[in-house]
Amino acid sequence: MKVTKEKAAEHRAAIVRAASRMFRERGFGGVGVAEITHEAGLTHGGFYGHFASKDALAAEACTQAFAGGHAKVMAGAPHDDLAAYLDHYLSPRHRDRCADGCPMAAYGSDVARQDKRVQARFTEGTERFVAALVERLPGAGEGKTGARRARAIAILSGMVGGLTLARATAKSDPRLSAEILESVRAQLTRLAGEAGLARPHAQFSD
Amino acid sequence: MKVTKEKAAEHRAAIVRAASRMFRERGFGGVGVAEITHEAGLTHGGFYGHFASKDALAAEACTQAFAGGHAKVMAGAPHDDLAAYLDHYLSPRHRDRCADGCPMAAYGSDVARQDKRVQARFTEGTERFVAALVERLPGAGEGKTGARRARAIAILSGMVGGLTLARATAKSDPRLSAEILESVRAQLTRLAGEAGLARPHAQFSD
DNA sequence: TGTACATCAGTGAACGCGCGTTCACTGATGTAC
DNA sequence: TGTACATCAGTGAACGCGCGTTCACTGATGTAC
Repeated sequence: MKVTKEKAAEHRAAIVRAASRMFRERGFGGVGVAEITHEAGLTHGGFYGHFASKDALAAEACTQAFAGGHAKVMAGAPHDDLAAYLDHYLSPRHRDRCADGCPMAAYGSDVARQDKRVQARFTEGTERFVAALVERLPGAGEGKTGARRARAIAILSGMVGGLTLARATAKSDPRLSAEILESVRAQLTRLAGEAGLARPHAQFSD
Repeated sequence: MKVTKEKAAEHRAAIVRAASRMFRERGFGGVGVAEITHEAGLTHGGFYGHFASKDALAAEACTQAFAGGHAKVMAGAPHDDLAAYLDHYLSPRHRDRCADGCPMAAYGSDVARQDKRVQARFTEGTERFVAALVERLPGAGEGKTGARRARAIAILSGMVGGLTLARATAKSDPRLSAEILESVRAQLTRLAGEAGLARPHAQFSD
């Protein structure tokens, strides 16, 4: 049965949204087209009217995961503070709720084995995330953008690696998992604040 | 055709070795039992005489990956220096040769979705790696083991996250990928040396 | 040490299932008159 | 505005393929005598 253009667009968006969550929760190979469309309230037959392939959907789902989840948190009102953002990122809650969490931690190690379009969208999201982090780092507006960017990248890597390892070890050794979250959170908070310490009053200099 | 006990044991070991490499290169879902046994010079039919399931092999392959690759590098003669080890870990060479590289970066984000035995072996390997890193950190032998361990965990997370992101972005944006390697390498080297800086002459205190 | 036989590692065909993709069909939409 | 019809979003069955696992069989091993 045919359906309104608007309805069809909503259906498409619902598929992307479901895929974005399910791929993060179970990996690209862990969910099928049928289950995704079912989750979106449709049947699998119409899928190829919306997307050329499962890979094409994966690429869009990847963009959606970056956009929906993270840019939002980065720009969110209560997370003005980078330290507060790190607290959220490296929390047991984020670790245990993979589906609407960071795509870099959710399937970072699998991206290199995916379709080129997925890699492209992932790379785009990563670059934007780095740029957003740079803006949040103390000392923004000063010179030495390169040094700040290097630190942003290191912080991002610590976040992604820490959350990934915390998830991988959570079931077998919950205490180690918690220790990873807490250790990385503490060290990165220190590293994030360092610019301010190294250049005190930087925020008043512009 | 039956085969010597020794030959059979070699075959088993060859399967584990092949699996260890191939799972790192293509992920747990990316290689089949038939291809693994073929790589080991056998056919797939005899596989279940050696292993209860593909998951059981994956668990052994995981241990093998930690043991073969990393404990070796950590204890290797030319890598006495932690900084030199970081140079190797975060190098284009390690990024591009996934098959005999770090299992944490190879399939870290996928482990939480694997069989419990895989998670257990992975967790074990991670814990050992952290312990090895702690020993390499300046200031070993002093008090404050907790603080050194926290920094070791943060360094490990940065290594794993950095290598993972460098791999994920390598095809789409080689320059970003190289920048990630270099930035993380520089920051972690600094973080690794900091103990000595924060507690100068610490190495002479015991 | 030599011989006969039970064991069992490895082979390759086959099974069953899941999954990506295709297709004939349905019936509501939206357009031409 | 109303009506007839072409369009096309969505359905559900079916196809084809790959993969984990099983199984009857082979023939070398290694043991009992």
